[in-house]
Amino acid sequence: MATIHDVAQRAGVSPITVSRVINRSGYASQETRERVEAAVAELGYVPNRLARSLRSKRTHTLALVLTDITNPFFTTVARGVEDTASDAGYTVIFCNTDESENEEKKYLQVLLQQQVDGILLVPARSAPDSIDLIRKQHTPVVVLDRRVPSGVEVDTVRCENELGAYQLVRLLIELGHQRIAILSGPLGVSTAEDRLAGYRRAMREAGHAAEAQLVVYGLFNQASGAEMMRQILELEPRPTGIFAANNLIGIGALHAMQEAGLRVPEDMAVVSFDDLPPTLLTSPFFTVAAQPAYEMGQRATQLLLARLTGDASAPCQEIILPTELVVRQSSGQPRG
Amino acid sequence: MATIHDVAQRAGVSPITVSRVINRSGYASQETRERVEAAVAELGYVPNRLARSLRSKRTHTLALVLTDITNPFFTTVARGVEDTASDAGYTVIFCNTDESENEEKKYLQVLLQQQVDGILLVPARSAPDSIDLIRKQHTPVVVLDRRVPSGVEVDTVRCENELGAYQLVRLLIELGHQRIAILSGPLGVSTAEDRLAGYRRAMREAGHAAEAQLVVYGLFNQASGAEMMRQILELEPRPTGIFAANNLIGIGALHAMQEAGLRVPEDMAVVSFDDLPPTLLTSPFFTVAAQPAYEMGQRATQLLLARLTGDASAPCQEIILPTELVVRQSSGQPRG
DNA sequence: TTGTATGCGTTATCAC
DNA sequence: GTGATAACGCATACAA
Repeated sequence: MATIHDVAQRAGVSPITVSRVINRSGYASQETRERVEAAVAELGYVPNRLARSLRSKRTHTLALVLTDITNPFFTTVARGVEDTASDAGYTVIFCNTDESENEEKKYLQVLLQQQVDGILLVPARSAPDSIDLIRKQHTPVVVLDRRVPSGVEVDTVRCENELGAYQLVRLLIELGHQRIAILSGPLGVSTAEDRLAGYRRAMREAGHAAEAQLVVYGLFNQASGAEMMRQILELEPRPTGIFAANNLIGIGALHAMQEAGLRVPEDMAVVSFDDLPPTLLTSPFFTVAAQPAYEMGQRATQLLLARLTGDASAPCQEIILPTELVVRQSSGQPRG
Repeated sequence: MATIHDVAQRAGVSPITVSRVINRSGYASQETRERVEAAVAELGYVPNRLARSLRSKRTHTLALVLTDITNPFFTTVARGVEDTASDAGYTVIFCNTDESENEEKKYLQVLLQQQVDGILLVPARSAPDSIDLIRKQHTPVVVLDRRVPSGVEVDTVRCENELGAYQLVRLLIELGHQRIAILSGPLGVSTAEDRLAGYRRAMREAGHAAEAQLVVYGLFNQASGAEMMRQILELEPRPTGIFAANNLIGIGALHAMQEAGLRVPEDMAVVSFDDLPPTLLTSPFFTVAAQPAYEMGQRATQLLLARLTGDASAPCQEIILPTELVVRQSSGQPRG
C-alpha cells in the first residue's frame, strides 16, 4: 500500500506537504498541489485514517447502541442517525443489545477501545453504570428513547411517553370503555414505566377501579404480546379495551385475538404505542401514539455532534418530543 | 487517559509485558500477571485499538454497504451480519447508498481509509468498478444479494431470483391467469433483471403473448410500486394477475388498487418477491417468494471471515440459496 | 510556501 | 520470563 511517503517521494516534496494538500490545511502553491494530486492518482493512494486518528485523536466514528435494529421503530431511528452522521462526515457503528445489560457492557468496552468519538445509547437497564463507563473515557454520550434516573446529568432525546399513553387510554375511555387492560413492557425500562403511568393516570381521572389483573408485564416483542393477551382473555368479565405498550406487543395481541376468534375493533378495541412505518402495513389499521423516530435519531445525533465540535461542558439538554395521536380503525366506534 | 505505559509503570514492568498479559500472548509469571491486572483495574485502563490496529494492520471491523436499511429484507440481512460478526469479535459499520453509485463510491473511499478488514457489498450498479476499488487496497469483499457480470471473480451470496420469480408467475398461471403484469425493479440491478427473466420464462412456457405493456419498470420502493400500478390500471383489458418484483413494490401496488376500489385477490391476484417479517403484517397476506434474509447475512459474513482468517487466495465461492414459495391469500383461488 | 523533528499508543523483532 | 528498540502512517510544533 502506498503511504504518504511514497506520494511525497513521487511528487518530489515532503510528506507534510502532501498532508497539507490532502487535508486542505495550510498553504500550497498551485504547482505543488498539482504535482501532489497527480502522484496521489498514479499511486492510488488512500490515506490511512487509523494513523491520522491516532495523531489527531478523532476517529469520525459514532456508535449507536440499541436493543434491536429489526424493531421498525429503531430501524427508522437508525436511519435518522446514519443520515445525519454521514452528512457531517461521520460513520456509524450499530450494536444490538437485546435488552441485555451484559451485552451492552461488552459492546461499550469494544467501542471505547475503538476510540469512537461519541455514543448514542438506548440503555438496556442501568443507564447510570453505562454512562459512567463511557464518561470515564471522556467520551460524549447521548441517551436516546429512554429516561435516566433524575440526578444523572446527560443529554437526552426521548418522547412524551406518559402523555402519549394517557391520550391513547383517554381515547378509549371517551369511546365508552371502562375495563381497559394494559399489556406493558418490562419493569425497569423507563418507556414501559412511563406508559404505564399514563395509563394509570387516565384510568384514575376517569374514576375507573385500579384492578391489578388489568396490568400485565412482558417484553417489547410480538411473542410476549401474544402471551400477555392470552392471559387477559382468561379474565371474567373480559376487558373491552386493550392498550399495547408498543407496536410489537400490539401485533402479538392481535394474533392472539384472532386465534381466539375475536374481531378487532368489534369485539375488542386496541390502541398501541409506536407507529409502524407506512410501508409495512397493507392497510394502516392501528390507532397509535406515533413517535417521530427519524427525527429522534436526527436530533440525538445533532446533539452529539454539537458536543464534539462545540462546547463539551455546556449544560446538558433534555429534548422531549411530542407523540402524535393517530386514530385509525383498531380503536373502533363509540360504544352504545 | 491511561496508556500502556502508565500501567507498566504502576505495575513495575515494561509496556510489552503489559501487552502480553492483556492479549494473553507470550508468557508471564502468575505474579506479574496479577500485578498488571491490578494496575489495569486501578487506572481504568482501556487499550487503544487504533494504535494496536496501526501496528497489527487489523481493525476487527467489517462494513456492510447496502441500499436501504429500512427495507425489512435488508434489516434482517443486517441483523444476520451483525450477530455473526459480533460472535467472531468484529464490529460492523453500516452504510445506505439509496441505489446511488456515487454514494457507494464515497462510502467505499471512507471505509477503505478506515482500514476496515472486509466489506460486504450490495452493489448499486457497476459492481466491477466498486470491486476494483476495494481490491486495490487488498481488502476482501463479498457481494451480497446481487449478481455480478460473469467473468468477475468474487465471493457471492444471493438467491435464486430467476427461479423464485418463475415459480410465482407459474402459480398465477396455474390458477388460471393469462394476462399477468410485472412491476419490475430498475434495469441494471441484477435482482430486478433476474426476476423479470423468471417472469418471461413462465409466460413463454405457458404460451402467453409477450406484451410489452405488461412490463413496467420502476424502483424498489413503495411510491414506485403505486405509480407502476396506476399505469397498469389504465390498460384495456386489465391484467388479472400482478407480479411485484419486491415487497415494497407489492405494498405500493396494493395501495394503488385500494384507491381504485379494487379488491385483492377477488378483483386482481397479487404475488411478490421478498417476504415481510411476520412481526410486520397484522395478518400475513402476501403470496411471496421468501428469501432467507438472516441466513444470507450470516453466510456472507462467514465467507468474509473465512477470507480474513484463512486462505485469501482460495477460489471464489458463489453461494446461491433457494427461495421459499409461500402461498397466502393475495394470490387468490383458481379462476373459473 | 515548504521542511525537520517528534510523538500518538501499540506491538514485532530481537536480545537477555 | 522479560525488556529495549524500532516501526506502523500521519500530523503538530516549530523553523526556515
